[in-house]
Amino acid sequence: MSSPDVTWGCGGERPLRRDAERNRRRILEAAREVFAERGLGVTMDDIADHADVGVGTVYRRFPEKEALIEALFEERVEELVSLAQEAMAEDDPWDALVGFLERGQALQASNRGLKELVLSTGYGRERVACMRDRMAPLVHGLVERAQASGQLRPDIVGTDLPLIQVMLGGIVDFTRDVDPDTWRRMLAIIVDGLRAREPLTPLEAPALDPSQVEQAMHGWKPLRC
Amino acid sequence: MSSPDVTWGCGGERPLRRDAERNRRRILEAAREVFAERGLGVTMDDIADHADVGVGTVYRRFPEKEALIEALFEERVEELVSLAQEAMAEDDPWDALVGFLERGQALQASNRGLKELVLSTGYGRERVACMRDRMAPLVHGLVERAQASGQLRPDIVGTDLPLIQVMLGGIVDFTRDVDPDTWRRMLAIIVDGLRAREPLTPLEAPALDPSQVEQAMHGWKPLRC
DNA sequence: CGAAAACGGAGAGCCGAGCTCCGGTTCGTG
DNA sequence: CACGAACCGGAGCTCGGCTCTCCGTTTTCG
Repeated sequence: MSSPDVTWGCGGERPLRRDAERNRRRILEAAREVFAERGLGVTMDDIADHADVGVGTVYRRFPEKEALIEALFEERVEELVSLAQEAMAEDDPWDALVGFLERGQALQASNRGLKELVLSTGYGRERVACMRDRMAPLVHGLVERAQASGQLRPDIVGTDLPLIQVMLGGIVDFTRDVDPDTWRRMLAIIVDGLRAREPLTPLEAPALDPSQVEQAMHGWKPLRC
Repeated sequence: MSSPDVTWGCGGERPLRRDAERNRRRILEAAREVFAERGLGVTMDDIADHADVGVGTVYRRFPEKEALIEALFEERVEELVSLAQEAMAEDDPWDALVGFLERGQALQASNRGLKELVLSTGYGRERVACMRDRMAPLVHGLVERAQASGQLRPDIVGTDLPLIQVMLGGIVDFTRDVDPDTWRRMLAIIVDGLRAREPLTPLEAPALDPSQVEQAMHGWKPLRC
């Protein structure tokens, strides 16, 4: 909106001095790593240290964290959307759904920052909200197709999928430094619970509607943020 | 160990003055409510305000939060153990298991502080650790019985239950001020996923052993704590 | 009534995170 | 190579939030 050649160094106004440009790259790289490992809650000092650079340098280049985060996660967030698109392209509706759950979670498990960005609200809100709007119909489609083919239990609804992500996200956090793959175990259980077959334990509680999910994300602080 | 008649006012050394005793009760009551509603992260000021009492008074009675928490949650934590015991007494092994999951989660859903106490480590560690030691064999028994009766899938293990609690706990947090019953929906899915029936999605990741669960709880900070 | 006990809550001390500022360093141009 | 501009570094200031103390005031009770 008003930022200089700060976010896209490639074709900017006047090129940065060599050392400045070097540091800019370092910071971006460090931020990528640190966000992925430790989540969005890391301090600017953390990033600076990791980049072997002074805090001042970080602030000079990225006056606020928001910009840094947004620049970094754009691509990752897109990845999530295209995951859903690819899933819709899959032949078998059940495999599509399960594959989407599995790959989506794997993505989030590999990047703590991404997980926090997607599940919470408060950082890239604009971009993430818009991403969710694009996801919703795809997810809805995945669910409907799998139900039409008789493989997914009929009482499931699109908004249940984010909830499943939240559950698995919790497991990922919980078991992170003990066994980072335990979420797959839980996913397998959940997947079997999603199959259409008797007897079905009735889902006593009503499904959430999209606005409720939205609202839940607002009030939500996964760890620190 | 060295505390005065602070935690058990009933039969203590010399009785508190009337106003002091009244305030002590108020504080305990307020703490109970506030912990249940907002979790263990609340400040002493929060408690004092809620009790209509000055902070000083709270500190005079309960020099550290730990004591306050421990005094309050003793009973609640016992409740969890007896839940498992009652479950073991149930006739049908499957109903026992499912009922235990359901009631255990309901207890934690109704009391945010309890949930944090049980799932994390850092507050009543002594008491909670000992509680877990008592739970472990019971839970193990519940699992084995349900498997022996052919109702529970055979690849489940005792340590999977705490993980299920973690997942549901995440949902409880997430949906707290949107629809506090959504966790039941997810539980139903999970329960169906636990049934022994073909096809079973294989649990690719290995189960955690108890020490890993313990370790996971250590590194774990649900919200703030 | 008066001493002892208890109260209240302002504020001191602390901590962690965000951010600034300026003496020193590096660049690159004349 | 020399010099000004651009940039760096990181000590330290600010700020908000929390824990805990201290003492003038109030309450209890013999």
